[in-house]
This record gives sequence, structure tokens and C-alpha cells, in this order.
Amino acid sequence: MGRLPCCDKNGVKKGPWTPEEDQKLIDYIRVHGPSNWRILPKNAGLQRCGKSCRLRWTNYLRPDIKRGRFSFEEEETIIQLHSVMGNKWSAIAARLPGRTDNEIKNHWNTHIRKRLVRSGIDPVTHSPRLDLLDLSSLLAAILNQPNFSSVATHASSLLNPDVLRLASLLLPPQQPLPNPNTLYASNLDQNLQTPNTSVSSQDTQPQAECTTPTTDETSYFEPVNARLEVGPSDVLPPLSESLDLDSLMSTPNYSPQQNNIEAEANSSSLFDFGFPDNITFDDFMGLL
DNA sequence: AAGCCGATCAACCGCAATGTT
DNA sequence: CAACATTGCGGTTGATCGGCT
Repeated sequence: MGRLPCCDKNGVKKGPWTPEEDQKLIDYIRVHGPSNWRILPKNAGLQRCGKSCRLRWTNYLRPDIKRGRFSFEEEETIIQLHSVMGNKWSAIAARLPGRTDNEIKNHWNTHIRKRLVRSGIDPVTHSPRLDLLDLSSLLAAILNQPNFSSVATHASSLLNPDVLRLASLLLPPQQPLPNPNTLYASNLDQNLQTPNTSVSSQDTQPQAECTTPTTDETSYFEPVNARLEVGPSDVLPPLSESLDLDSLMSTPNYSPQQNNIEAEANSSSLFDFGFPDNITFDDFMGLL
């Protein structure tokens, strides 16, 4: 079917709104309510398209809009909801009173997504991106430290355990990995459960322990025998796929069906540790 | 001081969904 | 039921600002 333009382009102003225009829109809606956006600009004395008026109202002028920095709780909620809903910004906004879909979308694209990428988490699948790091150089740098044990302990609180485990796989043969079971012998006694076995990047389940310092640290260095049974090709997609920069930085179409209920639960635990109320998400990520 | 560059976010565009005649 | 109107949504753009050289 044919579509008429949403408004007559002639004589319709575009670009940033002036305070006078804002006031006209507010005054009109205060009296008549937000309805029939097509005739609203004409009745309100605005040289604007109805669509522009609606956007200005819903995204900026509405009295119930909360502005300012996103709190950590809000950001965590966004991450959790995005892991389940994907780019359904309006649905996410519906769960965050006072925030608009546009605001959440902008915040995701400019802050959250970049930081997830930087910390090795795929912002689309919310699972660790093992392909983002120069793993062998990372691990070599760690191993070259005089006090490897302390460095590893520190790094383990920052890095995805799967990344470290994979790094051990990718190490050149001339750099034998110190026996992790010795390094973490004291911890093994407390961690008798079955270690993680799969680090497939195609596994869409978020790795909850990724940034959680309190989880199974011994899994970073699970028994060598187990690691030797798989090779890098078993845990990484082909390079042509994994190193596509566009795919890293873009947010492609996303199917919520890819994730199951467990993904929702796990994603929420991504940042599931004690967090002071007076620190923001920005502050937290700046520490990493 | 000027120019460059990246980050941010308000606003726009196009399409899909929904409502109305 | 088709045609059209309206609204909602997500992706993208571009103006602006601050930091850096």
C-alpha cells in the first residue's frame, strides 16, 4: 500500500527544539492531552511534524521522565533485560520507570555495550568473547611475572576463567604452563565439584562466573589432562567469523529465543555480588 | 589558539504494527 | 476486507562538546 509522508515537508521545521517550541507543546498537551499528533502541531502553533512533536514529548518533555546518570541498579537491569529481550528497547524501558527507550538505547550503545566488549563479554549473546583477546600474549605476560601466583590470583578476579583456560591452550609449546594444581592446591580442597568442561563460543549461555570473584577460581586452571583433550579449534569459531570487527561493535538482529530461562538467571548473576549503593556502573567499570 | 577527534545524545528516518473507515 | 491513517519502534545521523595535540 502506498504511504503518505508523515507530514508535509514544506514549511516544517527540523532540528533541535527551542525553549519556545517546547513551551508551546507543553502548554497544548497540558490542555488537550497527547492525542492526534498529526493535527497537534497545527493547533499548537508549531511548525513541526506531528511525529517530531510526539518524539519530543515522549523522549524529553514528559513530566515523568527521570534524567541524569543511570544508577548501577538501572544498568544491571538493562543488562539483564537485554540478555533476554535483545534490542527491545521499548520493552526494556517499560521495566525502568522514568527512562525512555531512546535514552536506554543511547546509553546501551555508548556505554554499556562498549564496556561489555572491553571486558570480554559479547553484548549480543552476553557470553564471554574468547576471540577478543590476544590470549597467548596475555598469558605469556602473566607467566613472565616473577611472582606468577600473585599475579594470577589478581588476574583471576578480573578475567573470564574461560579466557585464562583457553589462553593455556594457546600457549606456545616452549612456554610450559606451571602446574595449576600446585598453584591452587589450597583451593582445591574447597572446590570438589566438577569443573567446567565446555567453553564453546557457540554456547549462548552466559558464563556467570566471568566477573564474579567469589566463584570457582580453581576452574581457571582445571586439570591439565582435561585441557589436553581439546584444541583451540574446538573452542573457537573460525577466525573469519570470530574476528569480524563489525560483528563485535554492532548489535545485529537478535532473537530472544536464542536464550533460555537459564540464560536469564545466569545473566543476572553476571554482576551478582555485593555493591555499594553510592558507586555507579561507570565507577565500577572504571576500576577494571 | 586552532584544529582534530572521539564521545554523547537529541532528533530524524523508514518500516512495521495497529487502528479506523 | 481493503485502503488508509496513526502510532510505535529500532537503527542511524549529525550537532555539540570536551579533551588532546
